[in-house]
This record gives sequence, C-alpha cells and structure tokens, in this order.
Amino acid sequence: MPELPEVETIVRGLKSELVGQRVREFVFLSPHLEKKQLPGSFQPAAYEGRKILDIWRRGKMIIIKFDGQLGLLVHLKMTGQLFLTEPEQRIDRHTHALLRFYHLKKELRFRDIRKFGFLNCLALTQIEAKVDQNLGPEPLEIDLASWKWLLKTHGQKRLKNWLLDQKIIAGIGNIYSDEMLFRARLKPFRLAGSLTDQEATRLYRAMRRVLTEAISLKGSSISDYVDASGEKGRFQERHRVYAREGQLCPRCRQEKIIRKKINGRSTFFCPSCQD
DNA sequence: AGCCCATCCTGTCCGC
DNA sequence: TGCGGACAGGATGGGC
Repeated sequence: MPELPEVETIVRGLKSELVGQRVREFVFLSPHLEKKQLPGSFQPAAYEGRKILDIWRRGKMIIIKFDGQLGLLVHLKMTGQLFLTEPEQRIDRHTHALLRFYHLKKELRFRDIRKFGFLNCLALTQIEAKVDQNLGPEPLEIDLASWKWLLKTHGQKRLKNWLLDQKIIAGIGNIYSDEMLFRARLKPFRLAGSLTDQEATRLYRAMRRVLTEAISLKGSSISDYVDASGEKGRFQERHRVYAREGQLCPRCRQEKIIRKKINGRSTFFCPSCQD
C-alpha cells in the first residue's frame, strides 16, 4: 500500500498524538506476528509502562522509540495499516497487534490483510543497524551530485528498477516511480547510466516535485488507504499515468498510456513523450 | 550485475 | 451466481 508519502503522512499523524504517551497494554492478536519476530526480540509485555519518546520514518519503514532503548520497527508492505482508533471500534481478523495507553482515549492498531508486513520488537540499536544495512539514502535529503553518482554506479539497471531498489534510494514504490518518470519524460526501460547530465537533473527534480507534492496532499488513496487518523490522501487526483492504461496521455494527447510488466511490476508510461 | 519469476497472503474484479 | 485467473501500493531469493 504505502510508499514514502503515505508512510510520512502516517508517521506525522502518529507522532503528534503518541509522543509522551505511556504504554498500558501491548498485545499480539495473531500467531503469525510472533513467528516473524527476529532473534533477540522482546516480548510485547516488555513495553508496558514505557513511554514513547519519538516516531520517525526511514524509507518505507516506521520506527517507534520507547524509553529503555526499546523500539518497534514496522513495515506495512502492501496492505499494512497503523492507525489510532476508538477502543469501541470492532477488531476484525486482520488486526494483528494492539497498543493501549494510560492517558489516551484512542488505541494504536496494526492491521494487515495480506500479512506481508511486519512489526518487530527490537532494541533501538538493532533497528538502526537493520535500517542502515537495508536502505540507501533518503530521496528528499540526497543532493544532486550524489544522485548522479548513484545513477552511474548502478548504470546497468533500468530506471524503473533503479528507482524501486531500496538499497539505492529508500522509499520510492511502484506508483511514484512511474509518476516521476513521466514527469521527467524518461522511459522506464532506459539504463540508469545512459542518462545525459540534463536528463539526470530532470529526474532528480521530478523526484523531488512528485514526493513533496504527494506529501503535501497526504499521499495517494487508492482502494482503502487512510492515514493514522482515518483521513484519505488526495494525490491520486494528480496521477498522470499510474493505472491509466488506455487513456490519452495528458501531456501530448497523441498516444494512449500503455502498461508493461517490468520485474513483475505493472509499469505505466506514454510511448510517445517519454524518451 | 541485473533480469525474470515464484513466493509470502487475502481480497476483488472481470470474463465466461 | 459460480468459478478460475489475473492482479494489487513490497521485498527476497533462486536460477540464468
């Protein structure tokens, strides 16, 4: 479900309500969550009585910091949700974990229909090590020179795969990669190393524009994505190519948007105005 | 090194 | 209506 803008939106919502809250109760509701815990994990009960000190995002991962050097590392993958809700709200079979607090009416729930996501109970040091070894730089923090260098050092990859590779750049997923390539007027099949200096700059600017605009509109709500407080995003209204197969290209109005699989992912682009 | 594909799951939608 | 297949915002690992 969520890519960087959606995760950023969720994190901002959670942070504003949860920092300073002390945990009253933390329970796993599904056995599969326990199976996904890594060696060295803590039991949920170890978090009870602890206070949330900070919440932040790294790529598509969410990190919650508690006192006592404890942390939670959450990845929502395709269908995961992390949201605050009234305790009266029904708990369905897709809700896998639950946190209750002493001085907050709402509770935090982790829900995930397809069960691809994870919620790991780890020491902060372990979380930081894991995040650092799996993720490249933040796309909104990298400078243009480093961006160009990364294009050259992974020059044999197609742009689509280059953008999706979390070890190269962290946080971009299937929707935003297509939207960036469209705005930069570059074909997803182009090799990263083949870009001219000007094209590399164009992609960098498109990347920044798409991500910042999507964050300001609170992400893209397709199917049932909502943020931490249940609000929908609005960036889906600005999608130019994603899921628009067969529709006239909004830029050249000559060709129809086509869909091709790249590395098993549907990729949408205009065959005429992306080079 | 990077590709393609299957895999982990559940739900929805589309054609017959 | 029912049934089978394709597909879905992600990431990994094996084979080539």
